[in-house]
Amino acid sequence: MPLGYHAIAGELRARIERGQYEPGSRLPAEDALAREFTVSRQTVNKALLRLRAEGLIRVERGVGTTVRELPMLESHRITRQQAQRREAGNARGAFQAELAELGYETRSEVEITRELRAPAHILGIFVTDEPPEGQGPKRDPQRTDIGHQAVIRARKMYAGDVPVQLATGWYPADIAQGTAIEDQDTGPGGTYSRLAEAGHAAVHFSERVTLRMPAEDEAGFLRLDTEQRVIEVERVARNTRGRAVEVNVIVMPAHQWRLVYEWTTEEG
Amino acid sequence: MPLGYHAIAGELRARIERGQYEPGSRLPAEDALAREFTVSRQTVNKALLRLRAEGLIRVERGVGTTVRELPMLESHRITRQQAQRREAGNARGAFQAELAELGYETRSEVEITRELRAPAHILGIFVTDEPPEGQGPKRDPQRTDIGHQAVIRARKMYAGDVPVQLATGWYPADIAQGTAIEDQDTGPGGTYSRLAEAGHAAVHFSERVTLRMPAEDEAGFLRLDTEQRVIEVERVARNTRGRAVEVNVIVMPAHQWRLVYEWTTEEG
DNA sequence: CAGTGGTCTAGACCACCAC
DNA sequence: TGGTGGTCTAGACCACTGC
Repeated sequence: MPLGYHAIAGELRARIERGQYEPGSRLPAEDALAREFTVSRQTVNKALLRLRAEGLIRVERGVGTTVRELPMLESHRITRQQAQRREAGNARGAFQAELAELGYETRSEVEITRELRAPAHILGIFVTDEPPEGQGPKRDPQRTDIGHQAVIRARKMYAGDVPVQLATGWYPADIAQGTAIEDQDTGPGGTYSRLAEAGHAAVHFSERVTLRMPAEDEAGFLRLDTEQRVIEVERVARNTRGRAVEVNVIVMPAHQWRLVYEWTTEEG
Repeated sequence: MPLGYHAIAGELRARIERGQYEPGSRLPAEDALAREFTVSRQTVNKALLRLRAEGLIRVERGVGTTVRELPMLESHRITRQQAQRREAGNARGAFQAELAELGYETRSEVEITRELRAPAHILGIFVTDEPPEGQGPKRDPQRTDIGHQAVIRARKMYAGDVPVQLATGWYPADIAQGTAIEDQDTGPGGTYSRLAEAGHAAVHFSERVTLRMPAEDEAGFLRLDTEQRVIEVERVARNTRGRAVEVNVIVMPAHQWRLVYEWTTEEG
């Protein structure tokens, strides 16, 4: 009685975890596996679909199937002010340290543009500019037409040669204009320090975490399989008057990352 | 030229979103769809696999394929003390309100046990009892063998008749014993208030968010497809001395939930 | 029992890659 | 050009549901 595709997926998963197929190495071709398990190629293919969705392997047409190299990464979502400043608006510090320990070098490319266009969804946050939840700070009385122009910081992050994350930050032009937010290097303390200097210190944050299918360009950059999902973190930072001063959309392969939130309550 | 399964999935997705196939209603049988699109049943099946993974449909063997009823839900992960107290250790307040608005009644069943057994992983948190991160509070000098016995609160949550979430909380027996934490109803303010009364107020929290395949029992209770994933939130609450006083593991269908974190920095 | 989905096969054609 | 995966088909058998 031959194995079903669930069982075959299980067996292959075990081999990978056992190190029988080493990270970065090639799996036997589907033909070969079909012969080994005495099933049709279609059945092997279906088993491999599972492993692809789990992010254990990566397939390239015409090349073959490769065992994933990078281990699971953690994204530390900082919820403390000091840390926030230090991290310069992206989880770089902790992230770099983590990967350095594993022998990977991190690198990121930033592209800055000034644009009118933005997804309606993003524009909506700036334009309505209502703080989420009843408990949040009040609406900014001097609300301006932030949606009309924004400084955009699009960041691509790599671990070694492997793309691991995309982050796109929108900043109202009337605030960010002329500050280092428009520069590649935002300077000490990063964008949040620059916002503070401009009189728009970010004090209220929200992050909305969603799982979804990647857009085409995202799938391309992150080298995602048709089976793989991304985690999207949409962060909105607001000043004391409740005005949105930053919207940051972070996209990463779902199988690659784990999010970690930490906080301490007032009397802590 | 017949459509491929990606295209067919897209077409069916469109029909569902357009309301052509209404929530709760039955999709045509695979045979029928195969005839409609002039493809083999296998191809239709593959298209449906995608929709299943996305959580748009639910299939039951021998019955048919049903369009999902519940809309996407939001889980508000509270990061404020007062809120924490009010919510009684689970995101019930906001969650119930949200569903009530949609006309769903929420319900939860709690089962309390006192056990020695726990996943090694959970035990590890109690036993080593080290605060995460360097910045966290110090290790508890009077560290006790919490792993040896724990009060366990296993909660199953429903929206109407649909199971939506599983949450399992572990509490060190030497703290929780004899308190209302061992009761179905934990009283005003919930478990966190009881912990505070016992001299173990939780002040430091961490939540680790992971995406994974469901265990068999989880898949059963949550009525999950073989294609569907769960989000696991592992929350650890610590007292001022850094001792873990609660570990709570929340499991929910990944396609059904969106997590929302919010916080305000010190000077906010 | 009839209808539904779960799964499998054997063979086939295609696109893509590396040589 | 040969090897790799992507995808499709036609037919088949099975397990499960509801009548």
